Amino acid sequence: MPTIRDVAEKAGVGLGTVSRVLNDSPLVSDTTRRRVLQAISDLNYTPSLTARRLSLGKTMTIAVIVPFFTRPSVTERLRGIENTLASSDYDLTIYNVETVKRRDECLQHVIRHERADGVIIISLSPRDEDLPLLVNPEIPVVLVDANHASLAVLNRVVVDDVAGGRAATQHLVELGHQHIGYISDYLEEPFNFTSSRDRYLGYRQILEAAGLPFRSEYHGQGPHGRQEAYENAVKLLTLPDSPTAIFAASDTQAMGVLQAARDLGLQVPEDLSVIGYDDLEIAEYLSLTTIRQLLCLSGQRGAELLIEVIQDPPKEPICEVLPTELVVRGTTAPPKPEDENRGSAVYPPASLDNPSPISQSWHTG
Amino acid sequence: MPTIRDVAEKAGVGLGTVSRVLNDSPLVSDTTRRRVLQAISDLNYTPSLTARRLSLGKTMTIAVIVPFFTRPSVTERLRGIENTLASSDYDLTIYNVETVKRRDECLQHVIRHERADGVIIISLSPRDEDLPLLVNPEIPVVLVDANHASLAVLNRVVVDDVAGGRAATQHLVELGHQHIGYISDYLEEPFNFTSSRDRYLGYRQILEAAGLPFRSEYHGQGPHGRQEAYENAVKLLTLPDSPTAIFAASDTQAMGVLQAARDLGLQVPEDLSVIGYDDLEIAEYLSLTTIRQLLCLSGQRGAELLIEVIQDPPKEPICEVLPTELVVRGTTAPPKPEDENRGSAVYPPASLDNPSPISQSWHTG
DNA sequence: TCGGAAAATGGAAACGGTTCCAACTATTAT
DNA sequence: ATAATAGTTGGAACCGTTTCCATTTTCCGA
Repeated sequence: MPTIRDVAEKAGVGLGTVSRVLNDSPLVSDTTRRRVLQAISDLNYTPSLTARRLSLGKTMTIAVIVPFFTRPSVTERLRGIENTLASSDYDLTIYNVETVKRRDECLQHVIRHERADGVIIISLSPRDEDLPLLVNPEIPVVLVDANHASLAVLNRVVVDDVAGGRAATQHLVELGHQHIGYISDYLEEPFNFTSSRDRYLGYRQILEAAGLPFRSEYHGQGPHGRQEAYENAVKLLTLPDSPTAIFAASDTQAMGVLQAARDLGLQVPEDLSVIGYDDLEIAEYLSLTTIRQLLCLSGQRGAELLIEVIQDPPKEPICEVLPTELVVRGTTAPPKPEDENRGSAVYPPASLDNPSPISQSWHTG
Repeated sequence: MPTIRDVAEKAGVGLGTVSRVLNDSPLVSDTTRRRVLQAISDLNYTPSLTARRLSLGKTMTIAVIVPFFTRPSVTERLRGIENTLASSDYDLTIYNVETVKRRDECLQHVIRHERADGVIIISLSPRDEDLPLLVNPEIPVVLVDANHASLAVLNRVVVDDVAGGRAATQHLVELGHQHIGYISDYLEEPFNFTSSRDRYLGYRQILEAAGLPFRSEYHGQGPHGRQEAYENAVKLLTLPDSPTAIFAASDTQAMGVLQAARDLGLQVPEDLSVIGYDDLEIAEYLSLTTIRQLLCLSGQRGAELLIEVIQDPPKEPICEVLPTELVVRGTTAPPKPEDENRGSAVYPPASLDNPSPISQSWHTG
């Protein structure tokens, strides 16, 4: 591999001159510049990024620490980040986190070992013991989708999930539902995800405001996932006094709820209203009513914010709040009149052992 | 930031000794090692990755060039790669490609500018003009999911999509379908994706073998995506002599087909059989019959292969072929009886004298 | 006690850029 | 003609490691 020295020699100029040509410095005469460019092309020379990094003291890299990066909501955020970085000079390196151990390793390694000029952390809300690493970090940090009271000290892009939870529940209440279930991740889990918790708060607030009792058996928690949500939905829907509407903390979980309704022979939205959260691409396909959050934009803004922070660190931490929006589609409707004095209703003997194949049980027109 | 020199001074030893301690060299006495470790911890020293990279001449980074990395099939492959690299010392940097221009930029930049110790290229089959970059690359390259005759010279992990296309079509033929549509990406598009093309070949081979005519109006091509597949499916299904079964080149496209069937009032699988490709997580939810390919494993094997190739370059390029598997679920069934004599035998028997070029190379068994 | 092998150690050189300062060359004003 | 100035240029020093070689220390057996 030719080095800058070879180029200098071949062009008959000094090291500094070649460097200046490489960096588009105006302090080179045209004739010299041409000679150098000719030598570069003759030697098929490309500068060493690593040497450049050492000399400049910058890595020209942004690191992203992200849990479960195959989840559609997460890839959307990543896409926003990638798009932004692609038009900058930064490379993007990704640390996928699927265990607590790896989360801790990544925080330590990435933030400390000058692997990047900045870090974006997605959805992993720091615990108190993580704060020392993050408050005066060796490199700038931006959190995306991490919400926590003590985080006022950190740069971040967040969504008001409490408001989103309110909007979802409010929509169901306005349709006339009085028995509203909530299906979510475990509210307490080791990754300290806040979305299920915050949406739960919104849910509780609206129940309270509407004078509806909170019933703990209407709250199904479990690991994130369609299948787990399916199982929780079956539990809720086979209660003697089952909900007429279910708010799922994500579209993925809403799919599990829809599947449960299907297998139990319930028509959506006639027998059961379902609302999700995220507005994934699939939501439109399913005609799922949902709360839209601007996933891609959250990544984009996070990356833009990080680049700003790298260029000149703000005195005060910056917090940007993105809006949510209710998207009404075909899976929510007023409850059936007869459902209002339920308690005696007997469910049709739908067999769970023998689930129907795909049936288009909810039509959207 | 303290450097190795500060540590050496503080510990009262030489530079080399500190370096040896850092690299677990056995050539350090226990007492010295303890002194050095103490100094390291006193100074809160962490070695500079960048300097290490320059000195070693390695970047400890693997680059992945990948088109449309939010597509579920792609994220699964990425997950396989990430998992493998996480347990190695390599960092993972990602270059997402959504335009032809960016594809070309990435190939040039990443392969030439010593940004990584190795590159994995997903699904982007090189064109002839790309070959010079790839055949004796400056850094090792592994292709994943890139198929092309002239690629015998490159390391790669592939799926036999022609066989997958055959398996899908064969399944429909065995169920008794005689009117089988195919919905795919454009067979010719600028990214040079081969999957739709190869599956198409398999489709044609089985039609030929079964003595069924190929009807170009049964082939719907368009940009990748559910919506586009929906529109193509509507076209096929509103033909006067519409197919009784549709093979979609991906599960995403199969979803568009299912949606079209729903909107047209067709029951699946009674009125229309649908088979997809990939076996995404969503396929199970939809009870979609499909061809499973080992997406995550393809990434994993790609990464493992790349690491091997970096460690000692093979004399001959290595090609690993992953299997596909038919997964029968609820969207395929025999055609309705009355469908069997539609069009009242207007088709001429397949001409054996005039076989299509496609069939020549294929033999069962 | 001593010689020699083995173990431990120090530090110069190298990795390949950037930057800064000194020096050199035109150009212009007096 | 000369001094001042602006425009170019060369290259030493530096970024923070690793590696290798020369040197010193330790250990062992004779």
